[in-house]
Formats: sequence, C-alpha cells, structure tokens
Amino acid sequence: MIQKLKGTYDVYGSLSKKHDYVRKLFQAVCESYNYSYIETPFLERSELFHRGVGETTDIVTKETYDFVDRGGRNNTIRPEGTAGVARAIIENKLYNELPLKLWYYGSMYRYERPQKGRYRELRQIGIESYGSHNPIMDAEVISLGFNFLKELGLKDIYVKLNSIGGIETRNKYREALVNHFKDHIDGFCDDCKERLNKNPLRILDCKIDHDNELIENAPSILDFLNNEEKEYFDKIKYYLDSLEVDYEVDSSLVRGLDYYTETVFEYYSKSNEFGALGGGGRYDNLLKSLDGPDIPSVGLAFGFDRLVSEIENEEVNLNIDETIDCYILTISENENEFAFDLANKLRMCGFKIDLDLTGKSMKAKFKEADRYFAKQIMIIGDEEVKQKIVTMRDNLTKEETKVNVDNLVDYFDVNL
RNA sequence: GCGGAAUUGGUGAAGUGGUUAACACGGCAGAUUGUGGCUCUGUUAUGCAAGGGUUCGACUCCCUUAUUUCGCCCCA
Repeated sequence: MIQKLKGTYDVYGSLSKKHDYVRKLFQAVCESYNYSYIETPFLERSELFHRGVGETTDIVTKETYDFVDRGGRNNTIRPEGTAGVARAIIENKLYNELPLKLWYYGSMYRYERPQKGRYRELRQIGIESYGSHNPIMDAEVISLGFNFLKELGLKDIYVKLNSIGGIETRNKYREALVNHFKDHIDGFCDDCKERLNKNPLRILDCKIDHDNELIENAPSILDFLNNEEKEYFDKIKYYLDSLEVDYEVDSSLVRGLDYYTETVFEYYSKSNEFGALGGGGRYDNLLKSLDGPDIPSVGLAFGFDRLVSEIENEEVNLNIDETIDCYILTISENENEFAFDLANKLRMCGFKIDLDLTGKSMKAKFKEADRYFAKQIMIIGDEEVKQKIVTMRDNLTKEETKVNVDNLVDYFDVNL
C-alpha cells in the first residue's frame, strides 16, 4: 500500500465540511473589510523566498522544498504566502491603485519534523494590506483577525503584541543584547550559545533558560524604540483598546521571518496546545527589497490546520448545514425515470435533492434519507406517477401530504 | 536533523508463538413485496502498516522501511 507523505493528510467527510466552513467565514470577514481574493502559484523561483523571507531564516535555510526543474531553474515550493503575493503585486503593478487589500488561502510546504498542529503541507489563510503606514491600519488588521477568531467561536482568544522597531532600532537592540549576555553565556544552554550570534532575540524565549536572571533583566526592545516608533506603537494600542481587542504587550515576541519591521503580533487561545494560531506584522521594506516600489504594508496569516484543530479541541459547535431539502424515494424501479426528472427540475430551482435509483429496499432508502438529514421525503409509486401527485412526508413531524407535482415549489417554500 | 512511544476491518477496539482474529458501532440483506428509524436473524478483516528473517508454526519475537504521535530545534 502506498501511504501518504509524512506531514500531509487527506481532507474529506466531516473534516472537509469544517475546512469549508472556516474558509467561508474568513472570506466573509475579509469581504466585510473589502479585501479581495488573490491566488498565486505554489511554485516560485527560489530567489524570491531567499530575498523575501530572509537568507538566514530557518524556513529558508533548512525547511524549503527546493528543486531544479527540467529547464535547470531553481524552484521552491512556497513555504509561506506573503512573498508570492508581494511578487505578484510588483509584477502586475497592482500598486498603481492603493490601498491594496488582499486575502489568500492555500497550502504551504516546509520540510519539518511533523507534530500535532504542525505539518509539512500546511494551509495558511491570511491577508495583506498595502499602501498605508498608519497605526490605524495595523489596528484594523489585528482586529480583523481577532474578530474572525471570535466569530469562529473560539474562547479565550488574545493577541500578543510587540514592536521590534525599524532596522536601525533593531540593530542597536541586538548589540545591546549581545553585550548583556556575552560575558555570561557559559551559563546558558547550547542552543542559546548558538543564538547569541545568530538571533540573540531568541534567547529571551528559551524554554530551558527562561528563569535565568539575565533574561529577566535583559533590556527590552521597547526601550530602544525611537520617538516616532514609540508614538506609532502607542497609537496602535489606543486603537486596539477602542476596538476592544484583547491584547497584551510582550516585549520578547519576535517572529521567524526577516521581513518584519515595527509591529509584530500573534494570536493565542488560552487553551492552546501548539503555540500560536496565527501571527503577522508590518513589513514596510518587503516590496522595496524585491525591487518594487517603496510601499508599506501589514498583514497576518493563520495556521488553517491549527484553527480547525482548535475548533475540534474546544468542541466548538459550528453552524454547518448538513441537511438536504428532500430525498426522493421510489417504490419500484418503474418510477425512477419520473423521479429522476423531478429531481433535476427541483435542483434547477435551487433545492438540495438526492435520490437513490438502485433497487434498494424501502427500508434502506428511508435509512439513507436519514443519513443525509433530509427535511422532506418524497414518496413516488405507480399511483403517484399516474396522477402526477406525489406523497410528501415531513421527516420531522412524519405528516404526509399529497402534493401535485406542479405545486412542489410552493410546497417547499412553505415547508422548508 | 536527534531521542521516546505506537501502527489490528469503514469506525472504536480485544487478543495470544499454535491452527475459525473477540466484542461494539456502522454497512448490506431479510423477518416486514407502499412507509423506515424499536426488536430479532444472517452477513461484513484469505488478514493484523509494508517487506524480510527466526521458528514445525508469527498478528504475537528480531531487522529494515513507511506513517502517526510526544519531546528538542523551529514555526502557523
């Protein structure tokens, strides 16, 4: 038997209904903020991610699916969504009409060791908002995500928020951190020793050394923000307060991708089992770094698979309609043609209809109708065909009514 | 990339080196040839992730591979 590839899974049955529900809800939320949908290719030139996401990030150095195609080109299957959208914006000159508000959904691929809530094929759903360097836009993006999670029915959602400043601020801060730790790094774990040079900000949320004093009195990035950055960050908080977004400032929050500037945030559920449900931030330099115009932007992405897992963990009752309007049941195969014709007419009118034209017993067909949660059962025998009057059985009350086939639409309008 | 634990029908699962792989749900058929959802009866894995080995004999022991899961790293 050929088994699935590590870190992938099939979506079908009730899971596919949940996926569909979550995707549609996100779409509805995005549309209420006037975001439009964008789809970019799974495959891009490797260079896009190296330059966009960052040459030294873990995602690019050890997690991408890279391959040389038959034409000798270096390709990468996308590990995230933002870089591809940025490329599309530049290539199609979408920046000619700003602001630009886009949402996307799709599979991303990272060569990682899978765990719960972490897959090699991961679905992400997110938004990109281009064209404004204004704290109200940061707040809008953050609250869009927050509202979406609340509408999903997840409990105890909160946002971790931080500002990592611009490049200058971050370099200063990085230097200060290195100075703070470098003389005492021997007391830290091996990973932290590694991080000191690579990414000192990561030391701050080390799981092993988290109660080390030096971490507690480490300088905070927020003290390194210049006045402009500080004011910007304060305004975001002000707007978030007025939007009633539940957030907490966490000065140790950093993100794994290089393109972030200033605002960064992550979404958590207090019952979370696998870290953040999603995250995002501002990336004002991304477009420029990809040879595009200098246009600021802010965005977010949710781990779609994690959202669905969280819904299952919290046993959120989704409002998924699993019913069909009517199941047509024929008593013998002589009535099949009549039933089939009627089914198609009703489907054209927009009703959800199913019927089984195999020679199953009536009992089996009744069971099938229940399996589909049919609201109505239409029973057709030879008498019904002759008189063009069918028997409608309300599957809740069990009441039966004779209905002329010409009046079926009216009957459904009244009884569904 | 490193370490631990798992893998038995559509599903939840029991099981032991020995010959018919429990039990339950679901499915199908019938009791009930124009009315089901209760009840009863029958049936439903030539096979225990895949391949190889040990053995008179393996689902049960060993090896390899695959997948799942937990932790580290990292991230969504």
